[in-house]
Amino acid sequence: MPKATIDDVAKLAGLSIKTVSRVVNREPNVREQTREKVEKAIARLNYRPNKAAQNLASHHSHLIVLIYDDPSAYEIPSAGFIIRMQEGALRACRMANYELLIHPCRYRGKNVVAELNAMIEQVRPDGIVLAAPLSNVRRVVQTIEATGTPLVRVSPGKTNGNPLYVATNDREISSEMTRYLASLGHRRIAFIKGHPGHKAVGSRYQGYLDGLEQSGLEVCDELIAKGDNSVRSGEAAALELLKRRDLPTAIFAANDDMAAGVMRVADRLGIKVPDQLSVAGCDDIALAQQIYPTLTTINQPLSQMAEAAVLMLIESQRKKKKPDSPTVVPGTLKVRESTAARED
Amino acid sequence: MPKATIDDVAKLAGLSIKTVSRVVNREPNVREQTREKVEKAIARLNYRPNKAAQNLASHHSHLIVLIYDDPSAYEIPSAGFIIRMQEGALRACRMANYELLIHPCRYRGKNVVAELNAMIEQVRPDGIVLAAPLSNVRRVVQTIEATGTPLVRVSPGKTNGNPLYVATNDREISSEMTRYLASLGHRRIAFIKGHPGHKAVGSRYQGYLDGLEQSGLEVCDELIAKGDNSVRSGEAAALELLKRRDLPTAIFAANDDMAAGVMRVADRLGIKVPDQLSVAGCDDIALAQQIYPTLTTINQPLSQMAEAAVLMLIESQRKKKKPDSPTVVPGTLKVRESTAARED
DNA sequence: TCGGCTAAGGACAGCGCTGTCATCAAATCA
DNA sequence: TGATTTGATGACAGCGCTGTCCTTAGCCGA
Repeated sequence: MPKATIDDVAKLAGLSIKTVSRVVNREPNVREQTREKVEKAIARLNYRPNKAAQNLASHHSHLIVLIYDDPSAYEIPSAGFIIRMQEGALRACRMANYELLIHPCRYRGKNVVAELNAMIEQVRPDGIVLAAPLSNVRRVVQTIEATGTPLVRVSPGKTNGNPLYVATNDREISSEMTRYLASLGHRRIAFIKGHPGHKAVGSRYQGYLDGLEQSGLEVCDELIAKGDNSVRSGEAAALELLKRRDLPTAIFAANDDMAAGVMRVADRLGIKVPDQLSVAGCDDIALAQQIYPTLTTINQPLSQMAEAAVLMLIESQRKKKKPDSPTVVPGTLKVRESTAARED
Repeated sequence: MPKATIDDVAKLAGLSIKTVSRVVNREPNVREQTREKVEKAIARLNYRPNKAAQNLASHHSHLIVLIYDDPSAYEIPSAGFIIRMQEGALRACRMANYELLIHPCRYRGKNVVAELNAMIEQVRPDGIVLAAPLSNVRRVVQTIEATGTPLVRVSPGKTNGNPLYVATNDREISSEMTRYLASLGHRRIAFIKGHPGHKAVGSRYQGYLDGLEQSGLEVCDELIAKGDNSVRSGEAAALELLKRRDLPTAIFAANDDMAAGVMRVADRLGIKVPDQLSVAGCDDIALAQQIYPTLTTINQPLSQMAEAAVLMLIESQRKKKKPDSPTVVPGTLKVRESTAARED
């Protein structure tokens, strides 16, 4: 069964190949009756347009590339992160009949630029989604921009200007979490800051400050500890916070790993969570639902962000213009077992 | 800067486009001197072949599709599994200058067949890697085979005949684990069986039996418990095993999740791991290194299996024949903290 | 009545490569 | 020596579509 081509369809329908092409591509100026004739022929021959030919003639690929930091370079803690991004991107691609190509890359390597250039010029994708932390690497962003391929960055730190990005409301939602803790009666709410290099976790600290203010609480330096996003650093920070004379009744960590560290230390010190100490994190990694007690946290809408990014790319291509306005996908509070009203 | 085409290169090198094509595709019968001329021209123009044109003219796509069961349909426990497969597949693709397309799909849906057909006929990939459990779904396998696309199944249950597959040595390595436990002095080694539907975990049970025999130990029915691969079922099985009059001194679970369940129960019952009880799992999921004590387990070479699968596809295409011989990638013992010599 | 307009459809070039076959010089053979 | 093979290269068709431009018929208003 040799594959049917557009010529076969045209012959069977008694029309020109161009008209078949019009129907296939949903172009205007085809009579309903004609369209039906073509569709019947397509169905009878089980015709599928050849993508390579479409690509060559139309100068686009119906391919979106998702570029992200190669997790195999590290100890795969980011697996969940990537899978969720892929999910969202795939959802959008499927709807628009695009396919998704994945391209992990290590940005520390000297030849990222060459590698990305080669990939882009060979694949000629219709759009690129660049995930954090790569979305903050100027060298990478510039390389991609230079190829002229439409680009959307997901969750970059500096969200100013071009190229376009999709972000989440880290600061606002963190303030909401802080207010939520305050609403449970907590007055001494501690915060563990994340890695200073990470922009997102910086916004979370801002949100914490906002939340305190909005709740009428004062910022207290001795309730603010430093971490570097690792479980270890969460443990260290917790030890420090929990030996204060005046103990905090709630600890809000800038990410879930550090929050997990806090829970571990609390367990070791015999401090009951959430009875004696409420703990909240941020990111909603898989672990948040696996540890005991399950962790109250902020859900990062990774999947929706990636979906939005792909949609922006596809939409802008339809309209033949660059994507123009950034998108903010809000995160949501996930209240679980690790937080409770203050006991007195 | 309009992209350079093969014609530009040919003109600059003073040769025909066909010769340029030969150099680009590493075809034989080109003089060293000629090759250099072409390469110089390519470099000067920064020429990259247009994939769409190559695909159209050569009837292949330089694209491999990795099809797997959609994790977003469940609660993402399989994220690590998928990322590892992707890693391996990407490694092989990169080496051969192929790109990887990912295509999760839910095999329960009525329209899998239509969906896969559409994808395959549009993308026309040069090969497909089908991951478990989809690799066991006859309907899916047959659909793909009917398109004539080269197919390699990864880790299917029934490894008989066509289409080709890549598997691991579940049975042998499980017997090795059992012998390892015996070599630590354990005489009462319990086993927790996995979900009866899963073929792989069935082989592990066989391996356990082999291992006992090879170590000169007798199979004891009351040391064999049933599970269904979940943490919960591991807990249940552990409770059952640990209330026997004559306690086992080691428990080997058919997967890591169940082993984690065992550790949890042991902790609750005040049984020290590994001092009083050795625990071993299988799969080497991320959790295995995260829990305390870290879990002795069997590393599933997922990444290497996927890599092997892609290599088989690419290799067979080079030779213009179907891939022919199945591959077995051996798993390896990961001895960590949860196992120790028997105390008396 | 006629020129001009629009909607529907067709003719055809060409996207940028690869496959096939032809060509031709040099090497090899009888 | 001429015949034959071999290696290196080129000419050219054509992969299966889409973009551009052209044709035609029907319709409008003046």
